[in-house]
Amino acid sequence: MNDRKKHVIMMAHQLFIEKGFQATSIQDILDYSGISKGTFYNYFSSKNELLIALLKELYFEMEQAQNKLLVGQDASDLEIFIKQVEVQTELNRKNKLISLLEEVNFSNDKEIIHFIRIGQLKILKWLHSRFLDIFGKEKEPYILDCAIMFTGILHINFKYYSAAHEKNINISKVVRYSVSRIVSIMEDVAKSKEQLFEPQLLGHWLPKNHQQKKVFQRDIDKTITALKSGIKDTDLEDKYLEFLDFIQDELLHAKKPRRHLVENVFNEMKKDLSPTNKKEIFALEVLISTYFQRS
Amino acid sequence: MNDRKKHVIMMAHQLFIEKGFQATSIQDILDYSGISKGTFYNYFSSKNELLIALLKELYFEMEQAQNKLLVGQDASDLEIFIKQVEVQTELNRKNKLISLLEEVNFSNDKEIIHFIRIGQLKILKWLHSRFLDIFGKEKEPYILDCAIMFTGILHINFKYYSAAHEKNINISKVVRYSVSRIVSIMEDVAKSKEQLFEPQLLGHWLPKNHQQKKVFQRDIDKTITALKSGIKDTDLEDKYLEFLDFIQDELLHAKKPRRHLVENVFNEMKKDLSPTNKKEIFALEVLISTYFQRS
DNA sequence: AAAAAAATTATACTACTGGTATAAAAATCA
DNA sequence: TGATTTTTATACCAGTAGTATAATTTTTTT
Repeated sequence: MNDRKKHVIMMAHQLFIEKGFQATSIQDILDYSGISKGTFYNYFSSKNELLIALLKELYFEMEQAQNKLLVGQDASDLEIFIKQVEVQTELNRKNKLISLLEEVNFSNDKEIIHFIRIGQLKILKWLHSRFLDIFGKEKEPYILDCAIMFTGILHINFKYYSAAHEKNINISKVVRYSVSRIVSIMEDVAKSKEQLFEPQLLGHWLPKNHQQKKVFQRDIDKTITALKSGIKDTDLEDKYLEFLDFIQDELLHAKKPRRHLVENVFNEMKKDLSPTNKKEIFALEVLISTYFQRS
Repeated sequence: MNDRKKHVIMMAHQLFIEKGFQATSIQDILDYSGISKGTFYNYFSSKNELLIALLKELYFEMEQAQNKLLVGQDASDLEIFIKQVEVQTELNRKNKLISLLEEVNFSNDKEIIHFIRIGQLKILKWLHSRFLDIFGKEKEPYILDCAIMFTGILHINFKYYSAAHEKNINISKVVRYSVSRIVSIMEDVAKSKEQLFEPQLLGHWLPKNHQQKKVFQRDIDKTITALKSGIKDTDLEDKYLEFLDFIQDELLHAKKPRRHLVENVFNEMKKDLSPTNKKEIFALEVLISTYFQRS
């Protein structure tokens, strides 16, 4: 993305934090970021689209920071989860993301509302998978309930805690307290077997492509990484690394992946690697074919 | 209030429910309720003031319905509490009050924001007193925490439950589930002695006059009722009933209670009643004097 | 360095908003 | 009936989001 465009988004974000979204006029953004109206409408077709660009960046930043903490760690460790939530909460606070989302949810713009909805569901889905890590498969019927209630408890605690302590906010305290509560609630509902939401609701809410894309991304990543590390032949290493990178990039990042090119490259590679990495090659083949079948 | 004015508020409420507050222009309200702009601004100085008038009515309706359920009942009965919350939730749903409040909280209108804040704190205060009834004095250090979390849990459960079940919303199920959770949380925090909010925060948040007014209202009511029923002298009954009603009305409903008038009437009465209702007369005297000291 | 292309600016414009002002008409009251 | 209040219709103001366009500046290509 253009540097100037990014700068405009940053300046607008600053204004949204200070005055709120509604109260910030486009003229304010123009003055504050020193661009003309024409340029603004060259970058964004509306104030709402600027907002979406901002939200995408904030979400991305959040996911990044959050996932960084988990790599190579024990997923069932509650402390890791607490750290992740702390990071999330701190970023929310810094970016005033929650009040921005709440405000903007009433903008009557379908795209924005959908975007926020998907964002919240993704958080729910993340919590669901993390709770599954932490509490184990046997608690599954109650995990969606607890994920939902956790967002509510954390949100309300943070809201009133902020109101009570103005600037000296001990995020860790609020997060730990809220996590303690949900741990206890999980025990409680598992024992009394009370259930409010059917577990399959989450899958029903989240459009398939969102889920599928994520799963696909992880699968292709795993398979290609395995294949890369399996190449012993140093003579051909450069060639096949290039091939694998090409396939990965084409499938994950290209707007219209070139089917025949990908399949051709794959078949070239299959000839040589098939005997040594049978399992992974097969997995990759399945991934590629199902990918093109879908689209 | 004028019937026509009430009608305008109703029509506006209808529009707010359908389109939201921001999205409803004053012109919409004029067209929908069939009045002219001049009349509108004769009734309300702005759209925001119309909103405040609406919110006042809705809050009043809610308090009424809620308190009706408690009279003559056992305050520690959890079932009564559940009924009260159900009524509250049903009215919220019917009036779309929650989303209206959330939307309007970003209106940058100080008065509205303050009004909503006070409203929420009053709900919290109500929950606090009800939890005190139900869970007992010994749980007091944790009652504010639980009141806060209860609002969060109920809110989030209702939100996702509505999303999942569209129109077939079983309010009772959501309320009962949420109440079960808070009962368990209360046990949990009382046992682990974890506390997030200091109990005195609520008193600190709610401006004194709000609390004091309520307390004062109840005290004066109690004292005067006791005095009324204590009058045995049928000859003087009419006279003293008139006196007591006057004092009560003057202190509770007059904009500027006439101090000397009230004190004079009270002293007239004191002469005759002092021996028979010593205690109550004294209590009333204290109430009157502290009342005028304050203002 | 020159030419072409793209980005940016300033400005004027439309249609709408909330809110003000006012004179005429209608309803209410004494 | 006559006076007073309420209501209406209308024109008006300043501010909003967004469009259109011609002129200018910057970047890219040759």
